Amino acid sequence: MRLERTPDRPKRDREATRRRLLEAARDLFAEHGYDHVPVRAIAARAEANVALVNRYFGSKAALFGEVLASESALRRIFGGPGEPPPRPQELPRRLAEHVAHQIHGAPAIPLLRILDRSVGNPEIQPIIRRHMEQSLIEPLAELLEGPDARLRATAAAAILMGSGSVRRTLGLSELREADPQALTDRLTAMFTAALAP
Amino acid sequence: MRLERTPDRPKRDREATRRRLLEAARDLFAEHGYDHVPVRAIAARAEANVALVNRYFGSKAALFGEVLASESALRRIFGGPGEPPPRPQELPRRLAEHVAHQIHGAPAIPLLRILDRSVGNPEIQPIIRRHMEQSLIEPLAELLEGPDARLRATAAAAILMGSGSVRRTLGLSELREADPQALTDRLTAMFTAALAP
DNA sequence: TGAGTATGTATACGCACGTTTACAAGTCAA
DNA sequence: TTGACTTGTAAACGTGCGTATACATACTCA
Repeated sequence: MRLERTPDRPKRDREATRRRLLEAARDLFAEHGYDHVPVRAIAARAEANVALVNRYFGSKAALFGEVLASESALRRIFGGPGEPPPRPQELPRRLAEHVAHQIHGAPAIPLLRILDRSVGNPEIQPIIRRHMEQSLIEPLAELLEGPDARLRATAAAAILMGSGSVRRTLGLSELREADPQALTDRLTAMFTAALAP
Repeated sequence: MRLERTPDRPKRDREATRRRLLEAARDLFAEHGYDHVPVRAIAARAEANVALVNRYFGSKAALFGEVLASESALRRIFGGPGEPPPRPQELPRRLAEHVAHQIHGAPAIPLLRILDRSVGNPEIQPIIRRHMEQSLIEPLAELLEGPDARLRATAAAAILMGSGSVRRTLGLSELREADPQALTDRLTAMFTAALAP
């Protein structure tokens, strides 16, 4: 992450520094979870000074909130706003493929990784709760037809979160040996059960 | 937790103190997760001195390992060793009822709570991994018939873990309003999909 | 009973953390 | 160019933590 010095990019650039801090925080939170990322590590990765975290964001918890606010989980699963929204019957397979691909090495959605790695901390629980609802449950529920849309979306979210935890702890050895197609099929069935009207 | 003074119970009792520390640690870890339980809180709850944690267990992480070793998740779901093991087709409903009951206020299995609250910490990840396999995946896989027993058990474990996280963060407001029977049915379908041969 | 051991206590060490403060250096308008 | 403002830096503060040490008290048994 080199910082080129150009006439258009002054040596001191509040917005650029803010953005570097935000991206560094996002990456580190996704990798280690809120509790296990010191603000000094964020600053070091962003090549910025520690004090700027508090100056620009107020606190570590507030920075965490801004990171979540800048991420939307479903947009990354289902493509940008240009694409048409997937039909409800496509949802289970799309979600299953995302989980299966993660297990086999595809990069994960930062928001989901951040969430399933940081749920333990009571201090940021309200922040996590709000963004889980706004970025995961509600958009997913809007894609569903029929009653109990939020409940069904929540059930699917439980599978997403649990898959993250299991993948990280039991991890690669166990799940990667499984036949990828069989794994995707099983996950599809699980999401189908979670999302069914 | 009063300590009665009897001739048989000397005022100083290594085993009793050890047991009190273990139980206090189990309860606090289940409530707050490994990271957010200071050893001083464990000692206070056990009415013991902080130094005894390290004297009797070596370290906080080792104490955590002993807590996990003293808990078996499935035994608590499926009764003691006296009862006959449940048939495979009963498993989804039994697991679903456990999750649903937790949501509606029933006391949770400490091991599951400890796990889904502590998965974020890399220091104790090998400990968590070992006990998740030994106390959850393997016993569950042994109850299953057909191929891929461990993979199917792992899929069910993902639902269990994810339900814990979702219940704690999104929590009570959302899920408790749901019809208990409908919730149990949906969870049963999800576990069925996870465990199906 | 009294020495030796087991158990419990009080306290401090050393460190990492989030945050704050005081200051330096760059930027830009007048 | 100068002076006010913005951005960045260095260093410290205060706190809480896991752990270690030195000591006190209770127990055991020759």
